Amino acid sequence: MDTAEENLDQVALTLKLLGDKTRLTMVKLLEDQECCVCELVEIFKTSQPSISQHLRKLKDAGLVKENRKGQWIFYSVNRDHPQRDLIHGLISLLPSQKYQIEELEKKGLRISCG
Amino acid sequence: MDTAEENLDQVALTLKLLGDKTRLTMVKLLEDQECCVCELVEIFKTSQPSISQHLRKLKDAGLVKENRKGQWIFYSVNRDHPQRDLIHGLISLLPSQKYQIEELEKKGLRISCG
DNA sequence: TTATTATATAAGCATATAATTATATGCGCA
DNA sequence: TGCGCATATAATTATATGCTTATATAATAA
Repeated sequence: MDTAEENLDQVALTLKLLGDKTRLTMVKLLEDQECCVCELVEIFKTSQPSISQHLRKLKDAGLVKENRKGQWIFYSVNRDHPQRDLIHGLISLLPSQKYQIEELEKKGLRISCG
Repeated sequence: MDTAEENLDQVALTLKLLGDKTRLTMVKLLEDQECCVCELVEIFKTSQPSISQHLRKLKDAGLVKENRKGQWIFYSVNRDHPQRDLIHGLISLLPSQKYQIEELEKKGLRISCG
């Protein structure tokens, strides 16, 4: 397979991953700040396994990275992804999700560890 | 649903549609020139119904438009799509597919009508 | 050590998607 | 009108996806 075709394949895979509302919102959110799984469970109002499975797909594709802090695992966007320009361009067009974090803080559910 | 959430939904839908190698390549190709269904069948080396079904999805989402010329129906990118900036930004990163048209011309399979 | 909390993984189910096969529609021409 | 080509649609099948439930792993605290 030549480089051009490979490129098309890889872009299609990335778009397929981001063509899911939960994952798209997740990536937008994690672009601004890292979050742990339990925060995402609260934000997306869905089950913990469901969140873990979405994160796994994003991580396998290199879109996000994880960072364990004690019992928590924090996820954030991987800014070294080969398609960084594409991804950043995309999510920059999306409405900010920072209010989600503010909501968490209001409820006292924000996890922060040095 | 507020505008922001709607926006996320709509972007996710568009990305899901473009998260398929055939449709992504198709849109890139149709950005540069209009093609009829039988040309796409030849280019993608797949069945005519399969191509028609992909085109239907793209048309339903407003990503492409059709233009009947006699017995042929030519498709091209709809530059009036509400997410035109997003879509154009995406496909501008993809390798040109013009060689596909050149191949068609070499084989004498290019349909051209006034 | 055991218990608790956070997260991951596995298995099962329901739904969605893409491709194929068969058939229908629409247009042009004799 | 009837035939042939281009395209669309319908029905079927195979596969992929996302969610749930149940269980496993990892870290911390008692």
